[in-house]
Amino acid sequence: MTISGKRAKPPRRAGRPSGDDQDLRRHLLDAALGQFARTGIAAISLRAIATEAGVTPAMLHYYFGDKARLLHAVIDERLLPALAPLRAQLEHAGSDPVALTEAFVRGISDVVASHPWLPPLWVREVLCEGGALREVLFDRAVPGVPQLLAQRFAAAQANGRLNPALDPRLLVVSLVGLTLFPAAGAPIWRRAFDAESLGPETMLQHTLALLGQGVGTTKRGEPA
Amino acid sequence: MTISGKRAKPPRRAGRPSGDDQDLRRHLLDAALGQFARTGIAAISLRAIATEAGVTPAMLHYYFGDKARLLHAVIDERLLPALAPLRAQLEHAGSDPVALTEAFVRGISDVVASHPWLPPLWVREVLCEGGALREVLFDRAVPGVPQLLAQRFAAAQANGRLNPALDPRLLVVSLVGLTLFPAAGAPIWRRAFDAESLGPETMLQHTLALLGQGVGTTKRGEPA
DNA sequence: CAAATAATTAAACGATGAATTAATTTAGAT
DNA sequence: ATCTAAATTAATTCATCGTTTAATTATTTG
Repeated sequence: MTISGKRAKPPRRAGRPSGDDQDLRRHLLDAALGQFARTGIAAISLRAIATEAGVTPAMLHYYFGDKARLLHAVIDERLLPALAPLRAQLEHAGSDPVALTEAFVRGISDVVASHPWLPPLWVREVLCEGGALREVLFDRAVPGVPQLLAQRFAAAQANGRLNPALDPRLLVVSLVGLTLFPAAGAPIWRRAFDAESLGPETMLQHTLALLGQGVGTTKRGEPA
Repeated sequence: MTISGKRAKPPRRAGRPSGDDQDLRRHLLDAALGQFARTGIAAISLRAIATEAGVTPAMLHYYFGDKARLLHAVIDERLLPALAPLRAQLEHAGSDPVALTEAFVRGISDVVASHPWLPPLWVREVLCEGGALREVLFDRAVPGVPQLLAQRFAAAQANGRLNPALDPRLLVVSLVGLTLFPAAGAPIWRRAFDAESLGPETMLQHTLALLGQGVGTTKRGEPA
């Protein structure tokens, strides 16, 4: 009598729900974004996204059509809006290299703080070969930004305001490696070092100190 | 008459081959390693590995059993041997922080130069959530190494030989972000900066310069 | 209050993947 | 030469995935 009973309290029957939310589409977008970041765009199944959102896979088809268009919606309505402020902030930052690096570090820190899904998504879908967002990132999210930064660093180097032993282009790479990468790896090194307490402020201070003076004690020409 | 013909020159018929190589197992391991690094352990199909190696998927079953044991063989016979030298080198490096960071940077550079598959594999299978090699790396490949480095940095800091504004644990993270990460991202920034010419030597010099003095021009207490 | 429409589930289809089995061909031993 | 064991392919099985369709229920509208 588990199936025949009509009023056996089924978990959910078919049919239009009673006066529900209009923001289910947003809920689906969030579920998809979370799973894309945690499991990977290609690896995650529409079934899993639907299950996390508490609906059937057919709902994703109803709202978005297919997986490619679901991804497109996530890009347009979640990824690009999240990165737009960073881009604007970097574009009108000063030309002094120290101020510029600081603006970058703080900008990444801010974006990551308000969008925790960004670092893992960036690692899997931009850094990894064959990721689904590499072109999107450089063509639509932050087009020209790496080149802009490298040019400013090169100009500062020509003016004698940047460590002459650095490569202006590689400095952009180093900045990403000191900000986005530690954010993405946080679960790993938090566990490895038993360091749940290491918060964003400590990270910020550490990164700025490393960029500012390097590893050693400041004793070049220092008196005592 | 395409199927009935017995001597129709099929691309490859069944049966034991004529006096072939004994190192086919090694060839399969290499094919699997390459595909694991390029496409991902979970994402790559045994069909694709077999096709790249020029055999049928059943050969992988014959030599390794299943996908899990194929991965195990790749770990034991490729990954662990590749990382063993780095581990040894770091364990008996000096305690001076500058020398230690330099040993780390050069060690990673060496390993990456001789094993180009390592950076992408590390990103996808260690850095990414749910990667298949995270436990393996920290439990078997380099157990205790991050903690060892952090302790040495902390000791050096207590002795006044390390920039006091740094966090010894985060410095380990920063080192990885300045070495393995740029290596993994090389295809990206090579294209972004049109910089095919940027070789390992330039990267090494840049990284050591950044770690040694930071971004700014060295003008603390500098006379002229 | 009835008809149309919107939202949702259930079920099914075709494709693909991992794993296994059976058949086939050759190499080496006797 | 013959027999046995090794190496290899072809074919099969079961699970899962993306997608689509049909059925079902609620809401809106005339």
